[in-house]
Amino acid sequence: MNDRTRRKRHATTAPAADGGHPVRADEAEREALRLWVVLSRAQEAVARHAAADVERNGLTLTEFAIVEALYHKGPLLLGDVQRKILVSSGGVTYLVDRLVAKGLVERQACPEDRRARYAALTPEGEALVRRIFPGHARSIERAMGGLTREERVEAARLLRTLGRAAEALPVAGDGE
Amino acid sequence: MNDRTRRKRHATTAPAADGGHPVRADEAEREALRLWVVLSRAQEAVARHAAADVERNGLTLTEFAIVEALYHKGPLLLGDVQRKILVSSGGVTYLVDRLVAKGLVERQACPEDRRARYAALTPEGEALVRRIFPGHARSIERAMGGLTREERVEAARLLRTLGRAAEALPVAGDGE
DNA sequence: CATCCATATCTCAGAACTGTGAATCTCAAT
DNA sequence: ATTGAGATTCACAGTTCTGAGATATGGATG
Repeated sequence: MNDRTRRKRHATTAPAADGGHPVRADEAEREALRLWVVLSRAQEAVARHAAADVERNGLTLTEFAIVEALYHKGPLLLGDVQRKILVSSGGVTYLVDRLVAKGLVERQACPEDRRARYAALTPEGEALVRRIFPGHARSIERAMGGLTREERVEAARLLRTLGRAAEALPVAGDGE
Repeated sequence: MNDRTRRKRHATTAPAADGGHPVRADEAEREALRLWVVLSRAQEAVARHAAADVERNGLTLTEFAIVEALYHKGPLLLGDVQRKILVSSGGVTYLVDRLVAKGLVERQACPEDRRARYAALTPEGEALVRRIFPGHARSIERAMGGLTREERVEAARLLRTLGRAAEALPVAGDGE
């Protein structure tokens, strides 16, 4: 098929030696838009499964992200939680408040820096994660059933590259 | 600040002995979870760029999805809009109300089915889309800059497969 | 031909989730 | 001591979803 793509287009005297017609910018943009659409739809579709699974246990996906992080990493400063799950600082307060109200998480003072607070799982919280995590992992795997193992690895590699580049790229018109 | 997490390179040494030890179920689940994480992060990262671009023109990403659909497909029944951009029926009402208030969209009666209503672009709405769409496409392409054209095509293929399978898969415990 | 019922579509009110920006408190360095 | 920087919290606003209710259609029935 078309193995003939070119990453760079020389502006000089069209070579045309490659035979194929040069890739129009329009075409490259169309590919990018296409990827954007399927990326969003795939994320949304998988999220539906993940959310349904987690919500059966009375947790939001975001809440689960927090307790899972605490389960695997131990107590975390609220600022670290924020960076880990990518919500605003106000969001962390709200989320941790809810988890505290459910008895799954407690705030602990940080001895070395009294400005900061730890979020830590209570025994009930740890028991909950231990109980529902296996089913959660199976749900996700089920949702990924359309891809073979090799395809999943390849997709993860591409998406990691894509995500890192997009995160590093400054948002256009951000600083003004 | 810098999220330079310790990345365990660990050389993976993908054993040439593929037939050596059977893949543990644990391992497959871990791959699926990993894909889920990078999928979400990539989507979020690209969405930030897309949203920044669109919001400079006074539109939400969801609002833009509607006017873009109307631009490329012509007038659409509200129900079709709902299925197209995957929001609730209440959400469509709210969104179209906002677009009407901005003078970009108008509701039209449907002659063959008087239950339904069309959403259609006003001349102002069409002019707006024509004006900002090229920049939007460029923004998306910029956000995809981490991948080569071949990689984008491959990623789109994998994600389309993944998304379709996940959409078709009934949500576990969905009542039935 | 008129009527009733199942169905589909749309709208509205209330609630849930998340982000933004000001205010508070603590640490560190001058 | 004082000032500047960082972490957290609170109040407010914006977006989206859920579920009830209203309106219109199509077909079956009498």
